[in-house]
Amino acid sequence: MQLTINVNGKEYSIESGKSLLDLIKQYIPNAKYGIIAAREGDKLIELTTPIGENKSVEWVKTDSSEGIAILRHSTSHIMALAVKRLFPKTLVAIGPSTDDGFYYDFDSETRFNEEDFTKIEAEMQKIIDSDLPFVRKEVSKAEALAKFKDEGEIYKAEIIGEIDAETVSLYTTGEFVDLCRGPHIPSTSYIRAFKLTKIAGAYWRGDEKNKMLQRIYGTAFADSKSLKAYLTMLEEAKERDHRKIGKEMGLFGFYQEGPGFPFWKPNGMVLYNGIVDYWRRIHRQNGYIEVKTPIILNEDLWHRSGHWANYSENMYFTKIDGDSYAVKPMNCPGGILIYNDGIHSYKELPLKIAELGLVHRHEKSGVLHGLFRVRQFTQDDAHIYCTKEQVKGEVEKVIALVQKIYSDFGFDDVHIELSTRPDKSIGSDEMWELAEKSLKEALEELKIEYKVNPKDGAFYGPKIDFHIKDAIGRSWQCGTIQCDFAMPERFDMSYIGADGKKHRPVMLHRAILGSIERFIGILIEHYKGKFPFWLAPEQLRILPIAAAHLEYANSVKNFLQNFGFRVTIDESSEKLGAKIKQARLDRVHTIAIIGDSEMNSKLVTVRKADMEENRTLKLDELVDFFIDLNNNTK
RNA sequence: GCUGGCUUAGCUCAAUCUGGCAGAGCAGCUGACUUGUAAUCAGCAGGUUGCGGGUUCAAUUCCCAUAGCCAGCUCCA
Repeated sequence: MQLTINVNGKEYSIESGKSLLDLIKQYIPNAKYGIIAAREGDKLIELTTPIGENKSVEWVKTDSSEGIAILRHSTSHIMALAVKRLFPKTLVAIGPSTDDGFYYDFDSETRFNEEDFTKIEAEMQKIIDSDLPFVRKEVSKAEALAKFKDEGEIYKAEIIGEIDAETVSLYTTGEFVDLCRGPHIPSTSYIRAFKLTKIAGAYWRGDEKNKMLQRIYGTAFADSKSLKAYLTMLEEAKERDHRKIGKEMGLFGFYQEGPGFPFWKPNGMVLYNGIVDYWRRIHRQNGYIEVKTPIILNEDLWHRSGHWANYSENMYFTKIDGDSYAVKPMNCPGGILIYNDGIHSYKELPLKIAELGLVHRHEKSGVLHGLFRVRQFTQDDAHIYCTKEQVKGEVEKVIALVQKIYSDFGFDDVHIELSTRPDKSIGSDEMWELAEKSLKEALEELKIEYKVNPKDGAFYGPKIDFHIKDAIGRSWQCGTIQCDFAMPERFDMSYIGADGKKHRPVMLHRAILGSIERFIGILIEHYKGKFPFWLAPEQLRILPIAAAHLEYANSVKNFLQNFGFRVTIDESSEKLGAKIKQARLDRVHTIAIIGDSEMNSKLVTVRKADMEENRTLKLDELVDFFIDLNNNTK
């Protein structure tokens, strides 16, 4: 019998029982390796699946995110086969694809190290070259369980025990049989480019009470060019590491005396203050007022807020006059005390109160990571107190502000995620429903695409998260809006409505940069330390050619400093070439060269430190040039 | 917190495996050079080898403990 298969709107006729792979071979033979699976509605179909009816499908290609995930997942099976060939006593746990590759967890008496990678990669290449098929087989749960138990594969057996289905699918590649949902590539030769990247310990099921397994990471791409580009990106990321650049530029430091507590050096302080100045200005422009609340507050407050019950493992405590106090991990309870100090009218709402709040959170020692994960940081926090009816509109305004601010910092690619009620939470079901609905509606009203993260909300409310993409394509979570009906209830907050009666306000928590410290880390990596003019710690360095030019250089410096520009002079007795090199290493924004000709004609020759082009300007023109630079970036 | 690795001059790294006087480059200081677009030359100084124990005639090196850092797990702004 002939079947009609509609692929991407084009019709093909093939015999019943043949597969999509046969179809490709017959009609589009030069597509080999580019097409990796097909999608029918939400369902992914393997190319080798026999077809028994007319269908309408779309190709899944290796350059799509679904396609690359299949490719990587299959590569993880190939790695597991290679590892089992080389180290036969090894047990396998799980081996999924990840955002940038794949891994497989192994339980082995052999301690693997990176020197083993060459061996494993060679074995994998052998497997790929021998073009072994991936063969899917459905078996009963009991049969699969018996098989893996016989082989002592305790991890696989444990997973099967928890699967809620009559049958499970097994995939055979060579002599390796794995429990797996699929889909997979038709055969191993589809893998064109792969590499093992690192090895690390990982707990079975991510639980530190369980045995630690050995996780081998790798990655695979549709072709070697993409793999190479990825590896180059990793190198580039290393070059941009904010910990390295921070040290080189004298921005910040961490010392043994305070693990996780950043110290800001003078150049870093310029960045920090530049951001804060900008932040204050734009918040004023958007109708926010500002407060500051204490860092240490009485234990009682934290019981009322729910932090004691839900967050105490991350909090620092202290005693004052025999009473127990906690160091704030969040700013909201303090802000609420200010709100509750007095009566509020509905006419004041929405009330937008911002706070650059210094918070302390006791993060586990192993998670600290430069400025990205610290124990003390400043949230660019704000709390918006409003009526239920105002929530949606206020959320929309925050979203607009978030986008404006990111774009001012040079981030134009933003994506949004919505996180819903976690298992550990406070507040009633109705509150949660209403809160989640308000956030959803705001996003839908603005026609913004978003992804849902189930159970990932804060303990007091659901949240919208904002992620920005940096110069080398990495994504960072920064901003957040959290919709909170619970705190107002707990703290018995109220406003007087038009009806003269007390009503409960809704509280929106929001941060845009997230943490100033972390945001600076992201900026460093985004700009690779070459900050735009308004943020650059050293905006201009004057390089006098000889000692005779120092006096004129100083007068130029003073002139520019009066306008508020950050100017230094290289007074060393080096040659010009050496001074230029040093200025570039220090990532100075612009350099000015002053020699006889400039001194005699009262001019300055400037150039951006990383460019070749020179401009010779009058001092007034230089000031205008700098003012332009400032305006262009903000 | 867990697993593994690392910690040597201000910085980047040798010497550690196989125990035997701890060594470079850059930065610093001094002097000379007065310089026109990515490193001028010479000299000087710089160290209880993260901290604490142990083994040894002898420990930067081996062992134990501890702190910090790095990678990953988990968590997260």
